[in-house]
Amino acid sequence: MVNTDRLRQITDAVREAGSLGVGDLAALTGASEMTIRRDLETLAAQGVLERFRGGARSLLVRGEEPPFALRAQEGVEAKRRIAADVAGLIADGETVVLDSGTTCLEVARALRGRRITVLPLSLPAVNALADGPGRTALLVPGGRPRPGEGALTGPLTLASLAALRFDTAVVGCCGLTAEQGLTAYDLDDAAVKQAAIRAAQRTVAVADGAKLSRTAHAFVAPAGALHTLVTDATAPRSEIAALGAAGVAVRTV
Amino acid sequence: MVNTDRLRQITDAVREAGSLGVGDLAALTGASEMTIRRDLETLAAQGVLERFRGGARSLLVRGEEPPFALRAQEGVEAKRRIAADVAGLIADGETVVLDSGTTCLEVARALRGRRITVLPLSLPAVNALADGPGRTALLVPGGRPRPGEGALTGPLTLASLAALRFDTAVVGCCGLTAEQGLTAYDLDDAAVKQAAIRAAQRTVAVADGAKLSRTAHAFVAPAGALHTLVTDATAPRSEIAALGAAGVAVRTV
DNA sequence: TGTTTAAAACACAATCGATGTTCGATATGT
DNA sequence: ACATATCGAACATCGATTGTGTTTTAAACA
Repeated sequence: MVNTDRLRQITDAVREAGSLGVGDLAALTGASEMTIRRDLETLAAQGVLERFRGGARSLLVRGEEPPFALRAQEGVEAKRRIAADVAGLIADGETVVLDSGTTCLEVARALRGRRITVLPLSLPAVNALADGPGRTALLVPGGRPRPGEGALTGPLTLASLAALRFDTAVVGCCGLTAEQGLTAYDLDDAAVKQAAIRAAQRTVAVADGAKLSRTAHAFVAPAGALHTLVTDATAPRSEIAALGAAGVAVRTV
Repeated sequence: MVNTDRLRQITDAVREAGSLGVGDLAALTGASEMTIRRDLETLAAQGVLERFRGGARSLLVRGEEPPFALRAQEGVEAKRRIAADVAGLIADGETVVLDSGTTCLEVARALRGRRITVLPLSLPAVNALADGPGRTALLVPGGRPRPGEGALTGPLTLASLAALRFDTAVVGCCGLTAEQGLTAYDLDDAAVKQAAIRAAQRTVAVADGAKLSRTAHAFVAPAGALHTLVTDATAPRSEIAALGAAGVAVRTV
């Protein structure tokens, strides 16, 4: 794996300045220009930025989420703890639909080898569960993987969800407040989350604390639709209280 | 990757003897017992053999195909050549459904970055196409991945295929003769292949020479249903002639 | 055509993965 | 229940792969 810190540095710097030259980035990061070019190639493949002769310009709009590969590195500790707690909420023999996103990917890793049936809604989660020991029954939904993200969306995904029922849906989110409910950045993604919640008897939301004071563009479900929320200690107390009042069982790990 | 030669050696030895002890296998391969145990764990996860205290017994029945991980290593050269030829048969802008199997996996690699739409019917092929440059439109079918193989089968897969139409189907096979047609080892797999052929206007079969004198258990389609066959120089001439007479355009690479 | 930038080829270094050894835990047989 | 054998975990080591830098060659822009 390439140096993630440097990729993040480049992403931030280019977003900040709008566009930057290869030489500037080399000076900023201390790496050689060749390495910068390879990094730009990587980031361009993720849709983070666009290359032009001499440098690159950012494609990230203010308010949009950073790319998957970078998000996956942030707050790994908290995500692992959240994932472990969620795994404890799942009983053997259950059928589970598992949302896309970095936190849910950690949940997938925590569920490896468990004697359950899982339908993961993203390719990284599928891969995390695919080559494990044979006790886990794995189902793959159809869909179009979003570049970089691997999140499966579209009519095929919705059709797969419409054909199935689950005991538990584990959904991630981009924003969650008691007032605005659960929200996502991507419209297609939001539709998939809705279908997942609809197909399951119980909905467990996962969200690190930063998500709880944020609202994204696409509405998914009111807070009352969630049975349980697993979050971490950085979550604002007022929001936890409000969600509790809305009927959500909040677990702080 | 672990030493594939040793895995093959173990697989063959255990199949030959029915069951063998860890010490015997260590002596045979020259590896330590710990390594043998790790190998047995790997092979057991692939369904090749069953472990018991002190050794392992084979689960491979005569006539069944060896596990995916081992097949993928055999005749790589020929498969690459076949795959390259198939890639040449696909025009830009086409929609393609790509079967499971090791040869089709090579086709997936040969198609990376091409400006086409692909629906791969196995997880390894999905992964081979997933992180490539963004020009390839990737669709994932639903289904249950077969352990070790990653081939997607079952109702979700058939439903995905029923909802789509393609210009070209690239199908692998376990056996192919002019008389018996295209055959597969697995019934579910055969059903998927049938659906793929039905969903496509043109069917391109890929098969190394060894397949052309073999017949597997599950019938998929008569030879006449194939428009093109890409095989290698080891294919028996008589069979090539018979397939040609059945209306198949045979390409030998 | 001259200059700058990108890409390819090669060399080096750091990291990761596979293998082996040791040791404690567990199962088997008498 | 005890003795013995086997298994799995932890650690160390070796080798291979991958990332990085440098140099050279090709391509793009003025």
